[in-house]
Amino acid sequence: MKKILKSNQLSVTPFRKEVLSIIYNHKEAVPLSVFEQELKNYNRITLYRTLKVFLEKKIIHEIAMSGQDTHYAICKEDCSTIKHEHQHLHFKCKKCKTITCVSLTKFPKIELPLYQIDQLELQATGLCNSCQS
Amino acid sequence: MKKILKSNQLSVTPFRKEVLSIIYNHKEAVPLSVFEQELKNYNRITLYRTLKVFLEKKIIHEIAMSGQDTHYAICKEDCSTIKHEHQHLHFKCKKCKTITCVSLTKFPKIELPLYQIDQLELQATGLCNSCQS
DNA sequence: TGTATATTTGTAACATTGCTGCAAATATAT
DNA sequence: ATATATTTGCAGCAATGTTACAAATATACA
Repeated sequence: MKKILKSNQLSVTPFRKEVLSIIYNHKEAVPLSVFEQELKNYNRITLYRTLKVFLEKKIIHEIAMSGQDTHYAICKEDCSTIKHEHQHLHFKCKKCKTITCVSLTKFPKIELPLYQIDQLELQATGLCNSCQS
Repeated sequence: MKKILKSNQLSVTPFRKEVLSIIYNHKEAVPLSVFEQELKNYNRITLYRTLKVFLEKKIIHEIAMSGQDTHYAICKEDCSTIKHEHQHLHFKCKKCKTITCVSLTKFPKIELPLYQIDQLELQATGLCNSCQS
C-alpha cells in the first residue's frame, strides 16, 4: 500500500492505506457502503476526497451501472502490465448485486464510421458463478 | 405518444406526453437538465416519477456513465423490431459531452466460463462526428 | 354526457450523495 | 527536531432523489 501511495506522490496516511487495503482485499468492486462498514475511522468527507484523489491518480477506477450506486475497483494485474486500457468487463450479478471486473483474453474491436472511439467499456448483467446453482 | 402510453396501461396526461415527446425529438440521450429547460410545466418531483414509471414499463432506458449525470433514451427503431435487447452502443463524446445511442450491425458475443451473461452493454468514449474536425 | 372512482400531480418535508472553506492534526523534508 | 506542506474532520451548503398527503385530473361506466 505504502509503495503505491509513494509512487503516486501521495502522502502516506493511515486512512489512505486502509482504503487501499479494502479495495485490494475485495475481489468484487466496492461500493461506498462497504468502506463505511470496514473502515475503522470512517469519515464520509475524507472518504470522498480519498477516492477522488485515487481516481485522479488512476490508482482505482469508477464503475457506474444504472440502478446501482457507484463502485470502485483497482485495475489489478492486467492494467499495469498491458497498457492502461481496461481490457476487462464489468459484470453485475442481478441476484447478489455484486459487481466484478472480469479479465478478457480477446477484447472486441468496434469500428464506427462516424465516431472515433478512444475507450470501450463492456458492462454485462446476468448471474455470477455462485448464484447460478 | 398517446398510443405508447395506452399500450403500457398508463393514464394519458399532458406531462407524460410532453416528456415522451422530448425524448423522441432528441437524437442524443437526454439528461435531466434538458427536461428542465424544455418542459412547459417543469416539476422536479413529477419528472422523477414519470421517468421512473417509463423505466419500469421499459419505454425508455437509463444510461449511467461515470462522470456524467444520468441520461435517458428511447429504444428507437431497433429495439421494437428486433428483440428487446439493446443492440446498440452508448457513445459519450469527451468534447461536447453528448451521449448517443449508436446502432450496431454486428454486436460482439462474449462467452465467459464462470458467468452467465443476460445482457451486454457497450459504453464507448471518444469524439463524435461534429467534434472530430 | 355526467358522475363515481382511480390515478396523477404538486407541495412540503426529508434522506442521501457529494462538495467547499477553514482550523487542527499529521506527514514530509531538511 | 523543527518548519513547511498536506491531510483530516467539522460545519455548512448544493444537488439529487424519495415519500406522505391533499388537490387536480383522467378513466370507466351508467
